[in-house]
Amino acid sequence: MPVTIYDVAKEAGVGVGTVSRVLNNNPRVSSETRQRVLQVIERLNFHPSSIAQRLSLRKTLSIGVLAVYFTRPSVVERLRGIESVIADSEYDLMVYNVETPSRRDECFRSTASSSRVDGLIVISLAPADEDVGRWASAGVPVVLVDTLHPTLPCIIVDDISGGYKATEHLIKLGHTRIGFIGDPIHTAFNFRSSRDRFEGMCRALKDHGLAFDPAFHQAGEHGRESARVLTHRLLDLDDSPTAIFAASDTQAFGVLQAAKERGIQVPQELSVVGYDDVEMSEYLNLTTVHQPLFDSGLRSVDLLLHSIDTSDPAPVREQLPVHVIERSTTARPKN
Amino acid sequence: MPVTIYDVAKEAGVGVGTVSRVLNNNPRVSSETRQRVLQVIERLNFHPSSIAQRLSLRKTLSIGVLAVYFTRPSVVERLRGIESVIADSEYDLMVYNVETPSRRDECFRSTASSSRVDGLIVISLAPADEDVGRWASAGVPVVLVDTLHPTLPCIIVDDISGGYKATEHLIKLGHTRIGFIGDPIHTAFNFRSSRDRFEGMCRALKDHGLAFDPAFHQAGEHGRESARVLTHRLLDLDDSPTAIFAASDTQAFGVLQAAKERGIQVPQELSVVGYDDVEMSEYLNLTTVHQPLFDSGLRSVDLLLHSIDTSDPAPVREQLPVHVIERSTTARPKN
DNA sequence: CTGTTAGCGCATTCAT
DNA sequence: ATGAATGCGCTAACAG
Repeated sequence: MPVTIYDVAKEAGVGVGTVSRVLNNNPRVSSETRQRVLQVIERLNFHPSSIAQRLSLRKTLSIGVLAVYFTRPSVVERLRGIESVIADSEYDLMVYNVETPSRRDECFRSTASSSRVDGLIVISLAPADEDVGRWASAGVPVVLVDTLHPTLPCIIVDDISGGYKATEHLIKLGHTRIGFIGDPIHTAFNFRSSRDRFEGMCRALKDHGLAFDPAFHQAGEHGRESARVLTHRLLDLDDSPTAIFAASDTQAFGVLQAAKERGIQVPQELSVVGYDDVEMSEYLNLTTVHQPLFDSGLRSVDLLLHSIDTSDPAPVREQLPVHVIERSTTARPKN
Repeated sequence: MPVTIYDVAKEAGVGVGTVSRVLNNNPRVSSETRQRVLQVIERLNFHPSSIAQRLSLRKTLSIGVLAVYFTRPSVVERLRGIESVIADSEYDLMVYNVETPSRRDECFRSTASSSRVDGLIVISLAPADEDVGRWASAGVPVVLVDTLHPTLPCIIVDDISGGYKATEHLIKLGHTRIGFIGDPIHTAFNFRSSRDRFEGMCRALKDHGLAFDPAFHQAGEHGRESARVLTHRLLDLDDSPTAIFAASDTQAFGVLQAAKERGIQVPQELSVVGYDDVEMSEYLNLTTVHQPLFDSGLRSVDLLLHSIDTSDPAPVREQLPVHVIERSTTARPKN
């Protein structure tokens, strides 16, 4: 049986209240008895029960993170940002990975049952009003990352702007036939980033008086392999694009792969730009749109902690900047 | 204020014991009252306090994972294996990322204070006897992944064998001058995998009557960039190696980069083999040593759960298989 | 300054 | 089958 605060109290000849006070650095203890209690604690190798503290404090002292596909490089980087600030706090980090809609719903629900987490960060998952209502009535502060809700604090990047910038980069190089490779319009999790990036692309095209050939829009399951296949489809077209904008770096890698398979030189014969600027992109010299992944995690915790401490809803909408990083996969089109 | 079991009891006109019983599917409740209680629970939108349950049960219902550099692709893959089985259990997953020795020690200690986790998985970190003793006296089951301790259950791969196989693959292709790029001999966390892989390499060399030129051993901070620099050093040698074995895929990528910078053809002029078989390796056609990362996480939880349920130490040492995957970065040397 | 006591919300005897 | 009482280990309010 673990040693409790009572054991310490008895051994030190004081009341449990006093022991609790020294535990919590309450100044209302004479330094004399404090020393004595501390000694006993040391000698008995006492550690307060975290669970008991939580029950008494009515706090779980842990914050949850709900992520989709937490092995995706971009998500990992966000997690790292989150972990880095939680590590310095009094909170524990509970991670929930979701890869199916049912698992998502289960997580949404379980985190709303009170006493599971003091706060929640949701990455890339769009909660329904119903979910938001549950969290609200359970009094669980939530901050969203890479997704939006009218009543919740959100950390986002302007994907439309990102898509716009990527496309504009291509246009300024002289490209007019630009293909797009992204996620399906309707995904199980209703991701909107790919759609928004495409939207940004369309706007850029329009602003520069360029038409968009619907055949240049290829969407399929997120992933390198799928992107590779889609790229071939694009390249099979009669008047195939001279540049391709991929909705993510991972997909851009698939584009690169397809080009290589066909012996198409990048960037001489085909320009490619990705999105995310994951670590591998630097290695592969991929021109891409950088978004502050790590910082997004960082900021989300800041907001959450603030929200927990002040119980202030703070329906902030923080938009982080994006910019294209020009590397070696984009160039002027031939001719 | 959250609704408690008392509220439900009063509302349903029963005792709290009965409510608790229906909550836990205890059969000793008439289906009649069970229905009534269930209705009230529904109506009041009652959710039992997880914290209170834990205190009463004397279980934290959460298991902790301690990982070094949890953003490294190999670690992420292990985490995914771990998460996949925990998600189906009653436990929550608490993640602790360590990037400094002091943080490691802090985590080792805090997880040993009872009532933080019901069990712990430690990845790639070698605990000292002192740490192990702390966990033992706190009654916290621990299983190690990718690291060893005499008294703890461990999931490992035979890195020596992996290094041996990688080298043998090269030797059989006809290489005799084989370079090695790995981590420093002494790292902050005393990693041994790189050392063991090198050890395996040496044995293979020896078994095949090949001598090893000490200048062919280059070690430096783990990472692509460092590996790139070290490779140049190797290639600057008078009688430079015709093949390089890197202690990890990440480092192998650095090797590839250096070769490219020098205009050296891989595999025609230089063969390269990595270790881990992370996702990117397939993309880059890297010949490498595959180790079951995901499974290692899976198995560790199995062992831990077993250990928790039976309080059986089970000092198992499970060794997972490795094998080289031959892709396109290795070939016969050109004379 | 310090001891005592009453919760925190649930599980679990022990009677009935 | 079910209600009442007790304990889990700690914090905080209240006396003194």
